[in-house]
Amino acid sequence: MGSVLSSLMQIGELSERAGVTHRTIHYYERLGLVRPAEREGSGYRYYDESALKRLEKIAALKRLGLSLDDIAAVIDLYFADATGIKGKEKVLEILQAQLSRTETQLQELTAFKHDLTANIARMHALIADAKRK
Amino acid sequence: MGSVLSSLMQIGELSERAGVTHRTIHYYERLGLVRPAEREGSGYRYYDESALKRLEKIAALKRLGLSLDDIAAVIDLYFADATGIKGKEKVLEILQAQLSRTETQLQELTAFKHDLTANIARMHALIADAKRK
DNA sequence: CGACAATCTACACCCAACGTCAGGTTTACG
DNA sequence: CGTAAACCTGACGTTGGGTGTAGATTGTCG
Repeated sequence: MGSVLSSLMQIGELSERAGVTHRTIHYYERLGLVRPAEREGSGYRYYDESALKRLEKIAALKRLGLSLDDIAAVIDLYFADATGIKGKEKVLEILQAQLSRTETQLQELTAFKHDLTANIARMHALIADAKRK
Repeated sequence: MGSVLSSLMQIGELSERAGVTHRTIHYYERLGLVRPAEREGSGYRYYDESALKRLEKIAALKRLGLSLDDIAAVIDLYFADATGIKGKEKVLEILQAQLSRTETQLQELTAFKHDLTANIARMHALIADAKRK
């Protein structure tokens, strides 16, 4: 319609490109994680490219084990002008807590990777052994 | 009572030492993640030290983002005689799939850590700036 | 032996993160 | 202008990972 909307996409396209369902997007909107760039009159949601970026970032943070609530607390750091963020000390606290969790997780994950490779080698040996009997 | 049980602990002690509730232990037992060393007559569960080790391992694997089902599939690698594990190919598949997920996760986690440190630095600068106004 | 703590089973309930379904509106197309 | 596709909201269902509670049983201690 209007030229403003011409560069925007509807929820169907967004959900497909982001690899989530439209219900998930609705759900994220209720949690304050994403919102449409435009939404007048009809009620249809129209999104710009930044919404896609947000959804991708959310997926990445989820893979790291953050809850949606945790994500809500930090996502604006990636997309808003940080100079305008209120409660900077609070945000700083959250970030630092997250950093220390992340470092622990990195160590555990590295150790786990070693375990896995060792176990894989062991399994290979056992299988070869069993077949050679 | 019997000398066999003298070195064992009940669910209360186990749960306290493992930092989980007895309800969680019951739940894990239903999923096949832990089981008591002894359980005759009375119905009381008696555990040895290896049960504690298992619970700690479970917690560690959970922190890495494995589901309880995933954990059930691999935990015996840590505590059972691997030569006796049936379906070795299947276990191998699980391990390799997990390894590739783990490697991805390691990369994402490293990137996330960089993001966090960058954002922390930015927050520090902004706060200092705001206070110096 | 009585009292009280620890444990048992079974069922119900909780939260997060969605998915499903139903009924109603809006938009695009021939 | 009719119809189909896309969208809307609201209510309810589901899965994973547990927690709460009741009522009964077992163990311990003076």
